[in-house]
Amino acid sequence: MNIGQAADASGVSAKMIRYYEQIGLIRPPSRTGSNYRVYGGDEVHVLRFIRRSRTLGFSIEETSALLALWQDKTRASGEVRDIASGHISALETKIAELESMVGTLKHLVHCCHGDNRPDCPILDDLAGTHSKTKGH
Amino acid sequence: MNIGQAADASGVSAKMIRYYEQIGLIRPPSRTGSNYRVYGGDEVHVLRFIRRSRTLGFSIEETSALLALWQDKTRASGEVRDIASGHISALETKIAELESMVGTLKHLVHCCHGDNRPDCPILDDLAGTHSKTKGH
DNA sequence: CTTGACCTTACCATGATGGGAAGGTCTATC
DNA sequence: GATAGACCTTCCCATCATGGTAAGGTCAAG
Repeated sequence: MNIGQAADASGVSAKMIRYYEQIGLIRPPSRTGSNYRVYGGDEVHVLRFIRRSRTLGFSIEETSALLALWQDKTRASGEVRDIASGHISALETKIAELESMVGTLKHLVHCCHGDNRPDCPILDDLAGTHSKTKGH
Repeated sequence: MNIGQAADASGVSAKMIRYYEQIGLIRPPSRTGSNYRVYGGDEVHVLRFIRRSRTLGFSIEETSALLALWQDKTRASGEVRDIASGHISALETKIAELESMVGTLKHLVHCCHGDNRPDCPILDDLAGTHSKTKGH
């Protein structure tokens, strides 16, 4: 299987497969006489694992740890759960930040009449000129 | 006012002030005879505007547009509101994605006993091996 | 044999920020 | 004055994960 076929089979672009190899996330595959990378079912399985992990927002580093645990037959699932739990916390922190931004912005948009008058509470807020934005 | 003082006064690092100048977000300030950048109250005001905008998650590009509107006395607030509304949508999309990740992860963590047994539903999910076929 | 699809490596770009080196300048203290 | 240390300057590099492109090699079908 060539890299393009492995890419199609795994959903990971050829570009990223080479990158993952370069940074040591996956092992270099064998090569044909003409230096083409050759992949088999196992490699595709690993690539799919990586793709799923990335889709769930795990970083490459976290993915690397999960991959090692996956390939370690004697692993304890507690480690895996710790990584996942930590990641959940990080995601929730990020969500809270974004929600805070959205809350502020919605308030500002609500206060903005959005017509042709130059007055604009959104800009006033950004500028820090505390011209009281009258609330809902 | 030197760049360090402008940084302290605005909350934007000196490094970023130079960067903003380099990419054309802010105008090059005047210089002393010894080539030091010189800032005044107006510049600090602009920098604070930028900082607030970035804090609210606007990109540099969006910030640039908002800044232009802020400095345009004849602007219509509708444009500003459109930018803000678009940004809210983008943030909400991002939040939904993150929440979806969190939901999946919480479910997996909940299913994971987290003890020393090698069996782990989190890894099974990542691998796509849906239970019965154990041992990859 | 040619064409086109594929592969290889290598370099550059992103977005926003930080780090650091090498060298010049200012200010306070001795 | 001299000197120390805090500041400034430009320039380069690193991040993180991904995409693009270019120059060149390989393969399969017509």
